[in-house]
Amino acid sequence: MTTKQHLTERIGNLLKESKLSVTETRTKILELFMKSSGALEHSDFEKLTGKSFDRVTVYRTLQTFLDKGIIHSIPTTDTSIRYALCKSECSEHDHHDHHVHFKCEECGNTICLDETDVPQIQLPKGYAAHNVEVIVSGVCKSCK
Amino acid sequence: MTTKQHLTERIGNLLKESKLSVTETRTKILELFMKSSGALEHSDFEKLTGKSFDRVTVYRTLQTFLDKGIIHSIPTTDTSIRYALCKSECSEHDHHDHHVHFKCEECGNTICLDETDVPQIQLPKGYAAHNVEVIVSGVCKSCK
DNA sequence: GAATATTTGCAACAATGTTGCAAATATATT
DNA sequence: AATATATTTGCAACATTGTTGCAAATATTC
Repeated sequence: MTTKQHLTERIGNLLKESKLSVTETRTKILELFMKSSGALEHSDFEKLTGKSFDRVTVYRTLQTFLDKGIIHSIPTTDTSIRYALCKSECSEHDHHDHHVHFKCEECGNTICLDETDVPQIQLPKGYAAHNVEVIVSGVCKSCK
Repeated sequence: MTTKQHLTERIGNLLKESKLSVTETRTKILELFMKSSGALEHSDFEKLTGKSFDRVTVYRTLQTFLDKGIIHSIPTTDTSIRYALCKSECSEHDHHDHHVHFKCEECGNTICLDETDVPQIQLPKGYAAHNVEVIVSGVCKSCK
């Protein structure tokens, strides 16, 4: 069994676990996520697949993956939204990212620092926290 | 001297300090920031001013204010970018937001928690941090 | 393999953001 | 305080990004 076949099988299982049909688009997009070192934004898919899919399909696929807890979105100060694969802790109904995101100012890559937990934040009286997002920007390992 | 006059004077000074011409658009937009309890996004300006300014002018004004360190942008997971006034610590060349941002899931408002410092983040070996953004979502004081 | 359910791609549209340029306004100069 | 200079604004035109309805294509179920 080749690596490629193995990957395809893993992706198929992931989709079935989420009760989603196994289609070419979804498989290809998940493949891109798995092969990518960092977070992807919408325009990346058109670049990476060479426009083999309709834009609308990509939008819908990403939304579906978000809904199912397969990927999570990462806040940015530019217009684009970035997405990254969730680890196993995430699920459809309990979907939080308990790790820190890092954006490199050199290469522009955004990555998940899965080992780095988000800290407790002491909020002022009267505020209740449900989720905490931390985005650190700076210079990454590779660019240093 | 009325409050309105006082505010206008403050705004004029702020603009002059940043070496910007004092124009109607800039004054009005700063006024909206000062009167607003939370962060504003681009579409708010068209709503709040009743389309008295061209969209292009608003884009350019916000960009100018960002460049000068008068406002800062707040990351979001939706497409929109939110902006809020900077406190005195910010300047054109040293522009960091050392406070936590809070987004209320009830009222949708995003506010700066000026008293709440962002924590130190212990990054993995090889990473250098320049800036840390923290966005907490939950329920705010007023909505509780 | 046929019936059913789901997904895709297209077309058409809506919203958001950008650029060049002439007219309008603000600041500097005398 | 009138003019010269510099800056800002608004318009037009365009580029990019995101959304919706619907028929055709594909995947799953029986």
